[in-house]
Amino acid sequence: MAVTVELLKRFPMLQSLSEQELEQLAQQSSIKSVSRRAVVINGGVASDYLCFLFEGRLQGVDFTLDGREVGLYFVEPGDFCGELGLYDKQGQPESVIALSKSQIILMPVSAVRTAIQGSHQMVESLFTRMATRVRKLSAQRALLGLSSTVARVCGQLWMMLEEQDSLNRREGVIAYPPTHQELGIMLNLSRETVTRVFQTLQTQEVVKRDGTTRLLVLDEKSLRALFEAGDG
Amino acid sequence: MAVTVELLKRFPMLQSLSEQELEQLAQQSSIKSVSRRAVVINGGVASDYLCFLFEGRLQGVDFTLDGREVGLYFVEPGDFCGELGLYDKQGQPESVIALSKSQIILMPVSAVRTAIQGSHQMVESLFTRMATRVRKLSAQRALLGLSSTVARVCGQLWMMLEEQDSLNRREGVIAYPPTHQELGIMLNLSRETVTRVFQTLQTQEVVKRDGTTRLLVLDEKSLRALFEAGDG
DNA sequence: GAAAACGTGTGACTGTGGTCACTTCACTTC
DNA sequence: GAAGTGAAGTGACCACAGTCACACGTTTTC
Repeated sequence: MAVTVELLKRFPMLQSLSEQELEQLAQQSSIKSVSRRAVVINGGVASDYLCFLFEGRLQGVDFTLDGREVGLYFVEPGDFCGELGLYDKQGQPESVIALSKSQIILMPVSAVRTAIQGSHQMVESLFTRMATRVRKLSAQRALLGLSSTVARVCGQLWMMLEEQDSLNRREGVIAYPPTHQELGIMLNLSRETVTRVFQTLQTQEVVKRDGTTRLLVLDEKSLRALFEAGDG
Repeated sequence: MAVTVELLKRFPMLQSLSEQELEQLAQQSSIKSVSRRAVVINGGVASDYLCFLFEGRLQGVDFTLDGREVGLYFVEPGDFCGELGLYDKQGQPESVIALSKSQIILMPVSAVRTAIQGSHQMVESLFTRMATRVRKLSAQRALLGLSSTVARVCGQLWMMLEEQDSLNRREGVIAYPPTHQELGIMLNLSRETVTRVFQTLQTQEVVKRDGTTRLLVLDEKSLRALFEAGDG
């Protein structure tokens, strides 16, 4: 199936490109439909394509040595992924899989590189994006350095809260929170320990579950305090 | 003191710039002499300058909640730092301090941004640099996810070995290894635990100390095996 | 509407790594 | 060479988080 210029215009990252440049990109790109749980980008392997999503939902995941997977971030329609190996042929450490049936655009890195040459806007966007990623990874590393288990969990919850869209952020809602198991893997804790921490937080009325899909942060201040108490 | 074009030519990152562009950069930059332990870049604070080093040695450090510092990377002459906040005004999470009396060039981000517009080479270099950083942070995160303490230590040693210059790499030498204390902070272990792991590794003749400044990896294979055994 | 699958809650037990309180060693600096 | 300093080594103790085992509740699937 052919990629149209109109379709590419939907992506904020490509907004600064001229009609002509978009046409170039469109011609070299292709659309692909992937089913649920399909691997879109293979972790650790160099890929020749950037992957733009216009329908469905993707997730960046890493695998532990014993084969379990850790959710790292989501890719929503209008966003893209796979930019890490844009200039060095090394790919990215984590894999990206489809959470539901999705429509993606595969855009050759060579074409993207050409486009970047014409648009300094794109350089800025990409650079800022990478910088954000470095900061996030850095924060995550700092989190794992905390010795207290409650601090680690609270820190993670805090980070997730900050990443919510503005409405959820204001109301203290974490949408689609990870399971205790997943949190455990991210924070280097056992599933049971996470459950126990949550029990504490719930009896202290710091957080509250709202069905499977939402986690309410009732007391943002305490959450932050517990996180910043850190050691001990 | 004035910055000359000749001086800027020493830096690989600026190699692709024309005489004229270098002249522009030189005019807007300034030289600064910093003494040992001086803070060159303040962590978490936006900085208006990139910092190019041409004499001395710098180190990126992070601080734990209880005030101890963690060494993250070194900056050697010809290299630079502080590029994370080039486009977003957010600075970088870690601080950079001088390990010895050093001479640095402060280059305003605005000037660097202008230079980048003229040189696509620089875009590539910077992007690759950031990508490497993301990969390194990712690997570090994966390491902290290991439950076995020996695996964590071996993983860290392995990463440090891979970062050595080619001569040391070949001979299995880790130059200027961090202290047990520092390793402990990086790996979320106590100083004593690191010592005990090292005792094990030394009796198994996997590693060997060579004075204070060198650590010899005698059995690279075992080191890697212990690392990859991971859990358990 | 079973049956299956998955996530959560909880108790009992255990082992590992943190803490503390030393000593020993290596390297500076008088 | 004595004194001082910072890192490394070591044993005893014990709390905390991991493991195991099982119950419970919800959601999916046929």
